[in-house]
Amino acid sequence: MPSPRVRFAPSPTGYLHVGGARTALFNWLFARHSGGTMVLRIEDTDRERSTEEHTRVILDGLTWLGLTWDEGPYFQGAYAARHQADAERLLAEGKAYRCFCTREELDAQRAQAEASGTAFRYDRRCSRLPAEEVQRRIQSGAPSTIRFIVNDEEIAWDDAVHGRISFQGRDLDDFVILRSDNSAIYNLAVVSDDIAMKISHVIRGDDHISNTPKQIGLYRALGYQPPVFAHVPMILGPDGKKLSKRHGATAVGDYQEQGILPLAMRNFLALLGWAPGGDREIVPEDEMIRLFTLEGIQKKAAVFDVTKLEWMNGQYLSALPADELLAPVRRQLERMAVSTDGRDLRPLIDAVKARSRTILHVAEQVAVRLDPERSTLDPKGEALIRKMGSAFSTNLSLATDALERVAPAEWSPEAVLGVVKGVAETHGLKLGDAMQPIRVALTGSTVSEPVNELLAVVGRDRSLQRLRAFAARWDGGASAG
RNA sequence: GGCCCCAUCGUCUAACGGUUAGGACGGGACCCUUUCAAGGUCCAAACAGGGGUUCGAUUCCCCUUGGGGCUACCA
Repeated sequence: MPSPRVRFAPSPTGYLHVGGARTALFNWLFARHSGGTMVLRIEDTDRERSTEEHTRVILDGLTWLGLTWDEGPYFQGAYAARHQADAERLLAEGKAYRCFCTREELDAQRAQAEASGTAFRYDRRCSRLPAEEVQRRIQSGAPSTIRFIVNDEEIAWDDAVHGRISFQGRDLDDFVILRSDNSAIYNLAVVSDDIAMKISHVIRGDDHISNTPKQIGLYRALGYQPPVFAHVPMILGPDGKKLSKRHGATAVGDYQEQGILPLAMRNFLALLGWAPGGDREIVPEDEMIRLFTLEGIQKKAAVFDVTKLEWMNGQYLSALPADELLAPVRRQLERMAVSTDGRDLRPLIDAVKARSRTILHVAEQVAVRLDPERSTLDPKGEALIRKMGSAFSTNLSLATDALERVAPAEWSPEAVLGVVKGVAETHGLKLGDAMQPIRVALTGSTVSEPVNELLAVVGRDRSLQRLRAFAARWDGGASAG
C-alpha cells in the first residue's frame, strides 16, 4: 500500500480556530503515525474574504502547535485554470450543463418553494435548453454557470470514523461547479486539487458530510477513485452550539495570548474526540503518534472546556524546567513593561510555576516577586486582613522587627523561617498568624510558595521595605482602609 | 420543512454482550505541611425513553425523543 497523503486545507477567511487546529492535528497525527505525507493547501478561492494576513496567522498557529507539514503551502487560487478545464471537460462529456438562471430567478424559486413548504431543488430547466439556444445565449453575452448533473442513485461511502453513510441522489440537486466568472465552486476546486495532489485520506470536519456525496459524484465523473473520508466531530461551545466568536476565545492565537503552552494546547485538543485508551491524560508526542488511529476518533461532538485546558496547562507548567519557561515568561514580562534588572528569573519561575495555570499567571507572580509594589490585594487577602483586625499589622510589625535583625548575608529561607517561628513562639502566636500577614503583604494574596521561600526570593531589602509600608497602611486594622 | 450525523456522570472520555459502569476536569470532605498552595485519600455524579435479538444488553437492530450539521454563483 502506498504511503498515505493527507491535507489540511483551511480557507484564509478568518483566524485559525480551535476546530480547524484539531482537524490539522488529526491529519498530522495520522500522517506521522502512518509514515505519510501532510500537505498544506490554502483555499483562497473566496477572493472577497480571503486575506494574506489570515494566511499568515494560520501558518503561525500551525507552527506554534508544532504541526509541521511536508508539502506546501499550496494556494488553491493558482489552480484556477485546471478547475475550469475540469468543469469544461464535464460539460463536454455531457456530465454537466450550462445554466443561465440569474441569482434573482433562483432566489425567487427558492422563496416560492419555501412558501409552499416544499424542499427547493433546482428544476433543471436549463438542462433542457436546445444546443442552439445555449449557443445563442452565449453569443449574446448572457452570463452562465456550469451545473453538475447528479444522477438519481445511491451515493454511499465507508467513513473511517462513522462507518457507512449513504445519500440518495434525488435529495441533492444539480449543483453549480463553475461560477459565471469561470472560477470554481468549493466542491469542484477541492476535488480537482485532491486528485491532482493525490490525496488518499480526506480528514475534515463533520460539517462536510453533506458535501461528500457531491464530491464523490465529481470524482467518479472525472474518472477517479474517491479517497478515504474521515469526518471528525465538531467542537461545541459550553452551550452545545457550534463554537463561535460569541463563546469568547476560539482562535488558537487567543490561547497563545493567554499564556497557554503549545504542547498543552495540542494535548488538550487531541483528547477532544480521541482517546489513547486507558486512563491517560497527559500524552507525550511520540505516544500520541504511536497510538493514533482514525477508528479511535469519537463520533460525538465535544464541548470545549477551557477549565480543563487550563488544568492541563498547569500540568505542563509544573513539569517543565524553568529554563524552558524562560523565553515565554520574558516575552510576557516585556509586554507588561516589567523591568527584570538583569536578574536570573529561573528561581522566581521555579517558585511560582507549580501554582500557576498559564504563562500569564507565572509572569504576573514573577513580577510581584521582582517588585512587591506591583501586587494587588485579592478578595481573600482582603478578607484575611479584615478577619485579623488590628492583629494584622501588629503581627506584621513584630515579624518585620525580627526579620530586620537578620544580616543581609544571612538572608535565606532557613534563617528567615527560624526568625518567624521565634516571633510566633515568643508572642504566643500560631505560626499561620505570623506567616499569613507576610504573604498578603508581599503578594496581595493568600496563595503562594512557602512564606520563607517567598521572603528569600523577594530579597531582604525589598521585603522589609514592603512589610513596613504595608503594616503602616493597615495600622489599626481593616477600618484604616 | 427536507436530507444527513450523533446520544455513558455538568464536561472530556474508558468499556469493543457478562464490570460494584473505570479515569480525568470541575464540586465537596479529609490528610499532609506548627503557614497558603501543590500533592495524596475519599465522596457525590452517567448508560435519554420504548420495543426487539440474545441465556444475558451501555454494547447489536428498530422506533421515539433530544441535540447538531448541511440545505449559496461561501468555504
